[in-house]
Amino acid sequence: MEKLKAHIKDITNISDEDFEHIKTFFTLKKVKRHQHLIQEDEQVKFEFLILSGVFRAFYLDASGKEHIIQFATENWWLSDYVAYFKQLPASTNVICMEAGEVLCLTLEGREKLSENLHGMEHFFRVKLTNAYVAQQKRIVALLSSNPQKRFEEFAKLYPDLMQRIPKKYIAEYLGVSRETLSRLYSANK
Amino acid sequence: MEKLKAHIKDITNISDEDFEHIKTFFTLKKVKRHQHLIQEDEQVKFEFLILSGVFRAFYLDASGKEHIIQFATENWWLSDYVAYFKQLPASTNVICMEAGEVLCLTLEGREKLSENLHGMEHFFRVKLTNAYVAQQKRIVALLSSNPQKRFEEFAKLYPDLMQRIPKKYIAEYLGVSRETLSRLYSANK
DNA sequence: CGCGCGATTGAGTAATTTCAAATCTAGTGG
DNA sequence: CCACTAGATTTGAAATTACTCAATCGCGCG
Repeated sequence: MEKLKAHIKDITNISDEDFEHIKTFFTLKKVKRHQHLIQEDEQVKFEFLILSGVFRAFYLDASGKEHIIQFATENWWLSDYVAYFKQLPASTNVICMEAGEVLCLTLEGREKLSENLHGMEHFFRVKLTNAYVAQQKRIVALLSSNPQKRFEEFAKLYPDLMQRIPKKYIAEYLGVSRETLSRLYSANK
Repeated sequence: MEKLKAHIKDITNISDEDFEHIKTFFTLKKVKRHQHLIQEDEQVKFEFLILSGVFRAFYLDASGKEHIIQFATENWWLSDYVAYFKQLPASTNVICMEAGEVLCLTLEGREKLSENLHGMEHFFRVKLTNAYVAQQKRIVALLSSNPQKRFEEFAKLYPDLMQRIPKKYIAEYLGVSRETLSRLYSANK
């Protein structure tokens, strides 16, 4: 739980006493490779703070093709946020690609924390602000860049993920076929 | 200012007294057609709550092509949020397409309001949550749908904008050329 | 150790873009 | 209020780009 404390303190000041309260809302979960954190069509009970491991959230389109919504490693938050926030059945899957541990938080817990502690409401707002900005950059990249450039940007932004994640998933994240990505990749060297 | 009050009360309870305080942070601005709210490379002093009119925020890529980041009409919030939140020079332009009025809020004002009034921090968090979810849906659409489907989705989601906005801008929002959009449009009828 | 998943490569195809030109529309100024 | 003009839309044809399908190779997981 020390990681959680540091993670929160990074953004907002909380007392040790408050943290004792905060941490009761989180539960620890160990996750193995290939294990689902979220299954399509099922209820989304939690969002997850990744302590270790690598995960992917993806959407299956009408033709059964995967599209990566987000990756997540240490200190990233992850869920099917559309379903989580709106309390709808999941339209995505979240799967573990590298075993690790996560902290689980229910929407009810999140809202209670926000209501009871102004600092936590602030924390979640700041986190959302950052996530919003990151998403906007991704939209701009999808609209304006060719696959080549999107790939280069990704490699620069997430050198770590480049190493740890099969390239076919990166292709799905960037919105190109793996063959095209492969060709870009070899042309690039 | 009554619109603002209703807009906030939609999400969080505030007293009349609080609102008297809140409204001092907002300034009214009338905007004419073709007028810039935000200019590329300049400082982004405000975010805007649209009271009336239609606006577009767009990004110019390396080849000078426009890509629409978002549209905004009544009751939408709008800014160059990447620049606004991070206090960087604007990388986008925001232009009025239909004359109207907006309320302006500085980042400092936003943060002060959030700090002083837990209810306002809550308000901004909820707004961001909704915006985040909407953006995620757009990313999924960009990744998984062909232009035809993206166009249909847009038409269903924003029938109002379909009427009020030149189609070339809708093309730029969807990430297709206007010619392609035009062909989809005529094939569709 | 072997099997399966991931990566690569090739060839043909489908889709969208680009360029160009004609037509239509709506905003502007007189 | 009308006429004019710049902007918006449509259409055609060629060119580009990425996709699909298929086959092979290689490596790491179980």
